[in-house]
Amino acid sequence: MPKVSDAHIEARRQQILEAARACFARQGFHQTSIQDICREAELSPGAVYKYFPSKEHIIAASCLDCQQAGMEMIESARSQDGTALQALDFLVEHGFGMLDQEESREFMMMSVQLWSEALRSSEVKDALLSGSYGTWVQGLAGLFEQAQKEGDVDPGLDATSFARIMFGLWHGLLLHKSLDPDIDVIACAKLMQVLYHGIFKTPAETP
Amino acid sequence: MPKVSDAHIEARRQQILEAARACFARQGFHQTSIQDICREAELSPGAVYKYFPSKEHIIAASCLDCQQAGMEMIESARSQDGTALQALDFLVEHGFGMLDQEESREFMMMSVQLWSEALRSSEVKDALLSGSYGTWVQGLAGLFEQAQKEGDVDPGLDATSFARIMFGLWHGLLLHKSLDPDIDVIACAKLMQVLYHGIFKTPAETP
DNA sequence: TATAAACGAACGAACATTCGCCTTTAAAAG
DNA sequence: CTTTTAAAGGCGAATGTTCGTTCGTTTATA
Repeated sequence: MPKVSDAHIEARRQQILEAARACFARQGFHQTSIQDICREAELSPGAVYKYFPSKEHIIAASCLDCQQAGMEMIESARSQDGTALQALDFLVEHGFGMLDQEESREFMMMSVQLWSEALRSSEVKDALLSGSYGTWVQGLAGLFEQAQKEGDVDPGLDATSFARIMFGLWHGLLLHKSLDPDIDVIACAKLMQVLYHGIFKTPAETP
Repeated sequence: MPKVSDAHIEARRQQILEAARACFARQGFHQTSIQDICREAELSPGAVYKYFPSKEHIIAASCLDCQQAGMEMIESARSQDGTALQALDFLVEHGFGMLDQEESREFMMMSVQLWSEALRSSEVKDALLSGSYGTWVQGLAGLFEQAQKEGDVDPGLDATSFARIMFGLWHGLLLHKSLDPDIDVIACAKLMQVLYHGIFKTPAETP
């Protein structure tokens, strides 16, 4: 059979998706033409349509990829040993630290584009809410509840609100950092830690 | 002269802008056609082009309007009497309370669309950063510095980071509330108040 | 009744997608 | 190992559609 290897096929798909992501991050989904993606990927329109049936499918695949990236981080925090506060600090340092890395810029800009697409398409929105957003809010709220059970935090406080504050703040700073790369998100993360350490009874060790 | 009154001309401009905002909030700028706006405004394309020279100008005017809305709120907090903490609480209650109002929905969705447009167009971005964003961050940081001068807050903390946390969180919750109207942003605001009240030495009176 | 507003069909550019042709691939034949 | 060959990859001009914009005509106003 003269069919090319599966690995090669997957590599081409990734090549197209990478080119698409670069264009989408810069120009948004609907300001990017198939020709733009072809130029970036150094392929012809005909070739692209061998791997994706339509532009909408390329957008959907890009959105999926973009979500996966965020999902993996919370898994790593779950498997951390130690108190809930330590796991939370780990998440904050890694999550906000990521916003400070140059190689995250494309992911961040894609995220902003994704938000406006989610307002338009209920499929993208539902995927977001039941996917990475749900995972994050549940994960963060779980950590907070764990701290409440351990007696470290006033059990009268709302764990879901805490989760949404942390996740929302992360999105807000992602937006601000995308618009203005000079912002010091690390300083913001440090101050946020001061704020939530205030409601934890067990003081965190100062590193 | 058969020219119509200036008030009527301004009313038509607003009519077109209102229709455009409704379309933009739902579908985004580049998924909205002039025909969509015409249908919503019950006007013909020819009439629309009497008031705006191009679609880009309609987008720019909509973006401008959207920014003005947020700018006015911080002015009202500046003119409040009382301590910095009271002014801050006032801002938080009004700012986050606004996210909970049904009539803010269009403004919120327009904001999300605006963000993705700002990534694309440096004019929109510069207008945002030097306009409402700068005003908000400076205003919030000013309140925090005032509290530091009044001896209510540790002067070692970074006022700009505090401002960015508050403003970023507001944007994050605006996003989450746009995507999922069931979210309880008021509970989030209350918990955030608990968090920042922790670093203020003068306790706030419980209402 | 003169003038500007409003209309909407028409125009050209841009776009997503298709299709017939050429090139490359790898399995089969020698 | 070399040659053959059929099937898939890759190409890019062509296609039909959508969209921003224009303009000659009609309608309403002062």
